[in-house]
Amino acid sequence: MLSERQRMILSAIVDDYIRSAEPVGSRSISKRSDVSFSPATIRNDMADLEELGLLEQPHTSAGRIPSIKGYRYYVDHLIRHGGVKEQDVRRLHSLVADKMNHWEGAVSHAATIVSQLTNYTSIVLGPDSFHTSLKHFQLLPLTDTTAVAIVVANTGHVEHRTISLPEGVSMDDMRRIAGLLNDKLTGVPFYKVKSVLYTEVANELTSYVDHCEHILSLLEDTLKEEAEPKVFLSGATNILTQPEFKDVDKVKGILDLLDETPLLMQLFQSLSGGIQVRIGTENGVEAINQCSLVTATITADGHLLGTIGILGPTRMEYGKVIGLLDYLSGDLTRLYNRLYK
Amino acid sequence: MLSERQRMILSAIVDDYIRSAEPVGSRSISKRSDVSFSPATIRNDMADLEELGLLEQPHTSAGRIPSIKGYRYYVDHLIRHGGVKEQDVRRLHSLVADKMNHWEGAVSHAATIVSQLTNYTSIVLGPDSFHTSLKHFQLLPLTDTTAVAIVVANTGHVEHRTISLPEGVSMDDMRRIAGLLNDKLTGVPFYKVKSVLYTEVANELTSYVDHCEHILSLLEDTLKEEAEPKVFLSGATNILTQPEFKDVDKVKGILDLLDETPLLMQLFQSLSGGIQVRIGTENGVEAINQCSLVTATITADGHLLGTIGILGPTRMEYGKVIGLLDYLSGDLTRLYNRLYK
DNA sequence: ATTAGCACTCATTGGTGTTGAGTGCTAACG
DNA sequence: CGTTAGCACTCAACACCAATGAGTGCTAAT
Repeated sequence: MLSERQRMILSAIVDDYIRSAEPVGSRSISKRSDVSFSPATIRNDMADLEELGLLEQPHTSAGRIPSIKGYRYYVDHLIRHGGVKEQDVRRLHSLVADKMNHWEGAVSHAATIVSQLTNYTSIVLGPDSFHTSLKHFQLLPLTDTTAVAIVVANTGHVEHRTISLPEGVSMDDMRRIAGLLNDKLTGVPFYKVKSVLYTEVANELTSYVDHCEHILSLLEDTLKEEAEPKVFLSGATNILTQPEFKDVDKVKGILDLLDETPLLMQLFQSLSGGIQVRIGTENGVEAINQCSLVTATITADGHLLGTIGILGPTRMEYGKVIGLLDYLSGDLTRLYNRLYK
Repeated sequence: MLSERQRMILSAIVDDYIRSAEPVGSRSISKRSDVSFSPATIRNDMADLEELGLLEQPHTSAGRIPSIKGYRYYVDHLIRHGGVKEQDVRRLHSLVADKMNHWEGAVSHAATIVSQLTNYTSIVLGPDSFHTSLKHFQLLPLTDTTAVAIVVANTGHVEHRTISLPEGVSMDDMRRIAGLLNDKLTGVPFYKVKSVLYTEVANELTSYVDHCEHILSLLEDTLKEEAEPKVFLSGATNILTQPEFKDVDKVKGILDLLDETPLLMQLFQSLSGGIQVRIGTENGVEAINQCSLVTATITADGHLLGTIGILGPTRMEYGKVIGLLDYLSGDLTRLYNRLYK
């Protein structure tokens, strides 16, 4: 229902504002080489676009800036899917292929690169407990009274914990415990582990080891840790270079959010697959009302391996970011699918 | 060589400035209940202290603030070792005792608490490669072509990596590789592992496995990772609440430093044991010329288990911070020594 | 339907005077 | 002689004001 010219004007305003961070006036648009209308004409359309809620005016005698709704229209209908730069592609690909054997290394390194390429903050979430199951369990004696419990997930992720043993647990006991756990728990998704532990495992365990409640609670602890997805952050301070965040108080809320893993996880929940863009208040989180979050998921063999997100100001280079994430998530998905087959 | 009164005045200025973040004038000191001199007298001493380089004046008509040298004198000679609050002690102790079986959990959690109690940033460094040796090595098959390599250090720290295997490596081969590595590498400090790997291990390995260069380089990679100490951060944004860091540009450098693990490690190098205080430029790092760093080391059984640091403005509550770190490092040291014996 | 012209708005900038906290110096005091 | 009252001086911070100019909305002409 927008005229061709209105769409063009909206697009121009968003592009200009993304570049300059300053309200865009009718004159500056009229001067663009691909525009052949006078400032007055443009002003009329701008007034219409404002009435439709796509633009806003900081004050009467300033230019226009896009509203949340304006960005949304831009992302949904106007965006030019800017191709990713050749050199960036090469850098990302070689990196990812290089570190394939170390999921966390690959992913955290990729996050670093992406945040450098975009100058925004990148956030990566590891696999969650609904899609991860236990692959192997092991107890390794460390000293006379301590041992390391090691848990391997089907994603190749490993979690460990040093536990101090109660008196009178022999090497043999440990081997038996580990054997029992492997029997009962292999293939069990992590979110079910706790219940299985206390029903099927508990009974058998009591029959040949003393102090088994203590051991059970230690095991539960160790396994619980694994169930929580890991979060990697990179470029958290990039937000400080954005002119609209010159004010320390605005930035504080954002950086605090980034420090709080649980809040971040909540933010990433309810994401469907593919590339998602959430603009400003669409995030539903007070602290980042002035930020946009673009996310992509990585799946292999039906498992959700992780989620990559990029957080920047609403005035974000959507085309570039979406292009990059699209490429990166595709690349990772391809590589890991090949690995798992 | 400072008179009693001068010491008292210096102490009062530092205390006041730490509380208020504003230059301290002669009048406000004179009004303190424990002071019975006129502003004029105090001004004379202040001029002397400035000549000695212990105080500075932001501009002619402002009060005085402590110089680096002034803080140094304060920390070395004037500080009242403020006892740690009862409730803080209890909180820290229960936490540490609770999480003992998980070094990283305990330490990162302790860092969080300390940063909350002090409102500064806490930085924790894990054990370094000079004091850590290999305890156990294991290869765990994951799929047909992948396996998880697990490295356990004598500190109980575990590192892992998913590796993709070359064609034609059987389960049996893997068991033999793991056995060989355990034979040759157990007890070897990490900084020596690489050389042992290429001298003693390489020869034997070639005799019964093909493609061994590939496997060797994967192993080296995995072991290298373990050799690098882990860094935990908490409360990085606390610096933003300090009035002297209202300016985004000043803060950027500091937060960037905190994002760079290698730089942080460098900062922590050349620390002797016990509690150390480094004030402003004493750190020798441009970005934190306006910050102070208080550090404490944790050793168990001769090994350096880790270092805890607190980073705040030079205008830091030295008494409180030193007290807390003293208590915490002592507590951790005691607990882990008991664990290792 | 488009555009030129014009009056109007208002954030930003720079200059100016005032205020007040704090100093250094001198002279008086016990 | 150490201490203190008194006083002139300095200078950041603040408020006030006028000038500037980018940008608008509206109207009338094209």
